[in-house]
Amino acid sequence: MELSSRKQEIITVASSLFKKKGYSAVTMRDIAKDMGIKAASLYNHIKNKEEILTFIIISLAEEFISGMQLIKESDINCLEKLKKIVSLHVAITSRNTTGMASLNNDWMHLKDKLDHYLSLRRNYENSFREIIKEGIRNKEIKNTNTDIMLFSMLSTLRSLYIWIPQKEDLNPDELAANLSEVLLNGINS
Amino acid sequence: MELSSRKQEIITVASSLFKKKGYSAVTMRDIAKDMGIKAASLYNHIKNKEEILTFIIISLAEEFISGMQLIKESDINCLEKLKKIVSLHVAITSRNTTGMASLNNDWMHLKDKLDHYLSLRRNYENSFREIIKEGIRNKEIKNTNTDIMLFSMLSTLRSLYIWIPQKEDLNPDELAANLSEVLLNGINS
DNA sequence: GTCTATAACGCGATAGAC
DNA sequence: GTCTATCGCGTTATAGAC
Repeated sequence: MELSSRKQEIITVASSLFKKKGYSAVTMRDIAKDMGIKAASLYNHIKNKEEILTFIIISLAEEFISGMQLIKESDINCLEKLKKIVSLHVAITSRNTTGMASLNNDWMHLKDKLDHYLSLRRNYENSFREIIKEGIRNKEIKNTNTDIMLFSMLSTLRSLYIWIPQKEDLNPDELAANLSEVLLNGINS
Repeated sequence: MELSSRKQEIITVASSLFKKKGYSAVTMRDIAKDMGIKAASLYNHIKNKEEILTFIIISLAEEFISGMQLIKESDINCLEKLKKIVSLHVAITSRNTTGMASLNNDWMHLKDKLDHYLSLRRNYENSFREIIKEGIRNKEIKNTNTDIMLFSMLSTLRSLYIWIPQKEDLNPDELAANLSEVLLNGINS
């Protein structure tokens, strides 16, 4: 999607504030102040506050969906697919930690696009689960509780936005590799 | 802390709404409506909205601190201590999934007690990290990245409030055992 | 302990000048 | 494209009747 630079700036500034205080606690005046303009001026670039949130969340959700599609189609075993999913989360989150905070915490404030978002999320989780199940059938993955494995991996990956900004010394590839090791093989020596 | 039953009801109703929409999006009228009274009547039982949030968060944070204290003092090896931490999270979260949502998502709206909360959280994370480090020294735990192990476990445990309500068939002990297995030993067969 | 009424303020959004 | 001014409404919280 094409965005005027001013609109992109609104998205960026708003994302940062949404991460700090949550969507509901951030006012149009807050966003404007951080941009050095008045709140009324924002409306020359966006329709309303909801549009900002919708853009942040839906564009990220679509990045995940298309990333997952490539992984599903790729000709590698299931453990490798799971590693690719880890890398996907690290890559997207590294590029946009603030947006990921809204994706995780503010999605319930979507209105028009709430159903669309929920459908994308369900789609993503189902693809993730199918990869784990296939790994179990192939004996690549332990035959224990699928949902707990999914939950554990997904929880960790969804929380990356909290941790990545604090560890800017670690490069994304190294982080993804270390994280895959812990998630797939555990910590027990 | 002693609570009148009416005050306890406010805490319970508010927790549930905070989980659904986040602290900032919930109004005193919302809380009152769910209790079948008017917003003004709430102020006979509580000082203000912030007091509700503070109570929810600080009492949970203190439960974690005292649970961790018992684990630190216990005479078991580090892997067993980590399993006890998993059980601690499952137990507290099972009893109060709604409060855990606020602990995770609404803490930044604390005012008077924000510093106290942050200090409790730092304290808890440091104890957790020390157990992992001791496990590494004892060769119970792989000598890889401590912070990633801590991050991975803590992210999963902090997300329990999202998953537990959906899986009411699973009993807490079974969930804790399965979760420990996945977190400590991974999913790789 | 709950109610009605209201104070005091902040919110999202719009109109219209420049 | 930004501004000032403002509308209409929702917010927390208080005062005082019952």
